[in-house]
Amino acid sequence: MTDMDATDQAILRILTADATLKASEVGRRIGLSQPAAWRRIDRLTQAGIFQGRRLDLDAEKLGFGVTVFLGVKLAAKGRTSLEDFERAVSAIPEVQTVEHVLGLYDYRLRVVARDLADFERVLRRRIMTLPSVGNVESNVLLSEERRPGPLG
Amino acid sequence: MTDMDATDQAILRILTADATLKASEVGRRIGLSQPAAWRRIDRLTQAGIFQGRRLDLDAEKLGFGVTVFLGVKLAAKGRTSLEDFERAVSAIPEVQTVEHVLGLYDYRLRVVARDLADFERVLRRRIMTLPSVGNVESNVLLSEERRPGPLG
DNA sequence: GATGAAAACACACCGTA
DNA sequence: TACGGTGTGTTTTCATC
Repeated sequence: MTDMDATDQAILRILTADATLKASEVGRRIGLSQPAAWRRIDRLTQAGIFQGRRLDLDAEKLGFGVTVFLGVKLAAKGRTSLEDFERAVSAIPEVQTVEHVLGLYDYRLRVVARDLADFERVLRRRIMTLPSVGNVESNVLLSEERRPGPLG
Repeated sequence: MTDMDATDQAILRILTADATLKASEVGRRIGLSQPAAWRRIDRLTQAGIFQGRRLDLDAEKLGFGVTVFLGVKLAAKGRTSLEDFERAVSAIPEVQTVEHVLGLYDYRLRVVARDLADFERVLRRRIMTLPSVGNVESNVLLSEERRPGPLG
């Protein structure tokens, strides 16, 4: 199941960078024929390695120039608090990601806004009014780099 | 450029959830013929709305059961400090994302590890030894939900 | 909506290590 | 036995009319 050789890892590296590539192109890049590459991709697919292929949007092109990470500490933490918080935060369109975490904060949110003035509106009227919300910390995104991560 | 109607937004919602869907299937879901859907997708593509299609891997299936978010505050912050830090952090395979941010922290890192013991190794031998690293805060990921975000 | 062209898939079969 | 190459039928998808 997790017996991946260097070729499989190369395939994952290629597909995590660009999932639109076809088996023939993947094969060409690693020196494999189309059927051989297809067989390997199929095997990885069967193994459930792939979680999904998502389309990444260019937030700036859509008019959202500001991305902010929020660390949220809840004031009260019962089971209902978590559920209420999650339900309420899911209704805020500006929230792109909701991460339930362990540590100094209880939740990390990725929020986009048109500009800083718009972000202030979201923060004051949407975030600070969430149920059970306690301390909130903001980090404005300057730049971001994604890497394939370890593959085996 | 940003003149998107509700139909375009529906298309973006569908494709951000599953980028493998073809024009015909997208059209079927929103009550549009295949060519009509294709033309709209093509127009959105030309507008540069799409940043890329990436394959998401199942980290657990690869043997990485632990995901941790690190907030890093640098001890010294000259131009060279930032560059040295970024170069060094890029050499750590366990780091999936490097975000340069403004606020209480200077960088946010998404790090995966096989388990908590493995994470401790990464933290002590890789992260804490980075150049200019000051305070480091860890948040262990429990669960994560991604949402389409605002589309217009 | 129909349709032709292009391409990508997916299998069979064989060779090799 | 496992893996790759070649060849090929079939399906899907694109893209125009």
